[in-house]
Amino acid sequence: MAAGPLEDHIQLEGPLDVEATLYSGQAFRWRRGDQGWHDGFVRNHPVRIRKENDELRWRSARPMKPQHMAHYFRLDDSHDAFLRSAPRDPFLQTALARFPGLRLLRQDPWEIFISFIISQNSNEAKIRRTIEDLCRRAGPKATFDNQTLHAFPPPARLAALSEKELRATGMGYRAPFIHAAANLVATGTLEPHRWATRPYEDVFGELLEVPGIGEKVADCILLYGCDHRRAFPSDVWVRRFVKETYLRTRSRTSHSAIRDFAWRHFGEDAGYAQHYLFHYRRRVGALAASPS
DNA sequence: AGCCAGGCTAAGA
DNA sequence: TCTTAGCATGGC
Repeated sequence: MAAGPLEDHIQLEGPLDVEATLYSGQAFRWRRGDQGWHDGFVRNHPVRIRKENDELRWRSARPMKPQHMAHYFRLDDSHDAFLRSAPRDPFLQTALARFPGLRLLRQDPWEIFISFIISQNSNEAKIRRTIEDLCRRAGPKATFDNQTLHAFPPPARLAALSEKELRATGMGYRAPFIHAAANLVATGTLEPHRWATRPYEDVFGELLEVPGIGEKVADCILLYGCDHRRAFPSDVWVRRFVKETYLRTRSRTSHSAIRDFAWRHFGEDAGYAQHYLFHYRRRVGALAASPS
């Protein structure tokens, strides 16, 4: 019989909306459990978390340092700095007021790299199923609370799967993309752990060379996995919103034109703003300008 | 049942 | 350089 799970907590000082943060389309492995608990992985170790009053509390099989949890949830001043310095855009203000505790997570670049290649032209439910199946097939086992879970597979394990095995997860035509991408990392051609400290434009250009990665997915990887907060993923809705609201055009607009506008209008944290706009639209509906 | 999904690639203007 | 068909699969 294994020992009971370890438990620890952090005293929260800024707003944290766990529900919005974990289920806003930036992470795909969290699940809602009983009594307000959420089951998932941090630093690729199983963990169960819950907010209790103004504390973030968690249980894990292995010790999980508060500093690591704080890093994952961005419980440092970069979130508050964004709230303070966010541009006085009336639409962004609407989203900020509704979800003040929505945070950009700091996730593992390798996992985000693979996850967002899978995400193309798919939907969240399907993406989650595919990633879970991938972990079940190739991820290292981890025991937590008498359950056998599977962590996200490391590059070598994923690279060892054949395209046929990859297709069995339901990822369809993306299988050769994932196969090639995993090999690029497994052989050291790509180094995800360096992407956060390299210039945004350099990594963006490098990612575009990878089959299956275009501008939108590249920006998702940079924003959600590499802490490059100016990366501005424009899915069909964000794109339409920017075109109709700000650019006032119906003609086709290039991704780079959208990004250029976003940087001028939203500044260095454009990607942070994007995440609020995106989440608000999915949870609440069309954005209206805030009345002040 | 049929359209759509946090798009991308390749081919053809 | 810009536009468009085709793409695997499953959710809704």
